[in-house]
Amino acid sequence: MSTIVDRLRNSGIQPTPQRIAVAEFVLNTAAHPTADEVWTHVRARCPTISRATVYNTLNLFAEKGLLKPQPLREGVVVFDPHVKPHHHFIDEDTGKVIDVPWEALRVRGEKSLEGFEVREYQVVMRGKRRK
Amino acid sequence: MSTIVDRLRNSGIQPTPQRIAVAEFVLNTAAHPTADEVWTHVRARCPTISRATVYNTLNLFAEKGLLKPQPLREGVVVFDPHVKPHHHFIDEDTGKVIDVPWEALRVRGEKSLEGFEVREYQVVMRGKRRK
DNA sequence: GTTCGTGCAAACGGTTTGCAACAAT
DNA sequence: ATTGTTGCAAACCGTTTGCACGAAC
Repeated sequence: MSTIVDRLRNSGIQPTPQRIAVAEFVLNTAAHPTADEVWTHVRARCPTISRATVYNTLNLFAEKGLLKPQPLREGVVVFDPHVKPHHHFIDEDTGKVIDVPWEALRVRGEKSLEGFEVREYQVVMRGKRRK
Repeated sequence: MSTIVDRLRNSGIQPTPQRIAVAEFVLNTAAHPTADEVWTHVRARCPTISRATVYNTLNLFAEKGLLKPQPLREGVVVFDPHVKPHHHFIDEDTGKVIDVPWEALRVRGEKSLEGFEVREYQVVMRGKRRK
């Protein structure tokens, strides 16, 4: 089992207290938080951390491949620690973004698109959660 | 053949000169422009139009179903006059958004997702255009 | 004359940047 | 000493809003 500190070191990131605090939250959530939501959560444990540090840290994590920024909602970027291919469902009532496993859907035809070299793709669904 | 003015009237929109100018550009382009790109283009024909009017007009068109705002790029909304279901390809070099016909891809499994009522979906692809 | 649309400028929310202080090597 | 990291404030960019003027019914 690799600790958060190990994961940062393995990605070439110096594990400062601020970065560890951000990582502990954002790498272990499925909530697809925005940068400001990360800031709010992390301040509970690390009250002196600034917005700038949170933004810089999230961008650093994204550069190093620990996070994938997803432009799924209008006007904000959400951060997803689930970096392997998968799909997304967006709840129209709450705006919540929910992961859908890669194997849950099958897409055909993307390899035979003339003129396009598809490097990655995902299905983005919108609708309502059934209770 | 329905003119732009007819299309606006049919959607319950008063066809002012500014709205016609915006409509002539944005309803006839496949370029997926941002609001500011629309403003730049429209000012060539209608130099006194303000940013606010362009933003208000685009939002009005979207409300009336003439345009669909798409959160496909980070930090901006792009407007798509192609309102029927289709997919999108995003060129990683240029950032350009390109429509992919609905029939070009086949998706299976979205109806049998437990707990999700999928109202709409699209495949979002990223990669490079082949020359 | 009331309603609706426009233009301007200010405000706003999310994000980035410049910089000085600080920590680690 | 050098390099990297933080916090603060200011700047920035895309977008919305308040308001007064003007046009249309």
